[in-house]
Amino acid sequence: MHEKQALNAFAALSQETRLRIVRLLVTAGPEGMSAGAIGEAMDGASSSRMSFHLSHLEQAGLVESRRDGRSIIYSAALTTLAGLVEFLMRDCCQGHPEVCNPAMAALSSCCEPTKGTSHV
Amino acid sequence: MHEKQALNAFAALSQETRLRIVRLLVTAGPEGMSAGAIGEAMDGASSSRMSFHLSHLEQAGLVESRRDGRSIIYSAALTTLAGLVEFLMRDCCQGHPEVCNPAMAALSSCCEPTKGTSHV
DNA sequence: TCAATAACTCAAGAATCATTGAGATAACTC
DNA sequence: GAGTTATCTCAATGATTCTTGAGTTATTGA
Repeated sequence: MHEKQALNAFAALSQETRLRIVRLLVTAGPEGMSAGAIGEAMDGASSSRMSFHLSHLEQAGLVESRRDGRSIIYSAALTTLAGLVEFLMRDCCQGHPEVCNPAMAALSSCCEPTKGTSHV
Repeated sequence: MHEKQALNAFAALSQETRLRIVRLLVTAGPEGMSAGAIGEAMDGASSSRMSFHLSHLEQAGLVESRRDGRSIIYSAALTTLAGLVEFLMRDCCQGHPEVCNPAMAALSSCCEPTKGTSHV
């Protein structure tokens, strides 16, 4: 993750509709959701508006898309999300884990990190 | 962490100078740095520009400030940063940790989360 | 108290971004 | 092929944001 990628990702996440889309797709899991289904979940946003935001998110690497018949299916790019966090928190404790342990423990609320499985 | 706070935080992080400030303060640790020292690290940015960005970051809850003589010392608000990540990744695996373990493991690169120490 | 230092506030101009609506492209069904 | 559905593209408009420069407030030391 480079600074420019991180800036793009944060800019993408700083817009209400886009942040909601990402969170929706994070909970939707690897199967993802079609653009139309996402649009309906966003108070019935117009298709051009959805397209604008989805392409913005894809450009930022936060979501991935694949075509399925007439629909385009979007899913969250978890490795980018993780890379973003790693970029932000890099060197957060400088060898003094007690400084950021409380913060890091909060991240365990969803998953139990497993050592040795990451190649990010 | 509520949606509006998260949007403010991401907006704050989506600007080059502000992102650099946050990362600088994350590595600086709890002691923090004076506004002037931060400004010098930002290619000698003008004081009004620093003030604009620092107050933006403080508004977003990403940094904290305290006065020390003539200087104002800023430090990173790690609990807000952690809350932001937690907000973004909430329900990321829906009971299937294998989905997001690779992502979460990346976050362990700095610190080893310790169970039972968090009150976030 | 006066001068110097550190940082903040304010207003104006330039740049960037989101929404809308009309139209285009791609894929499926009959 | 014709019609329908799903999504994308483009241009215009209105809103928001960043930078600059001048001026202000707070703190320290002589």
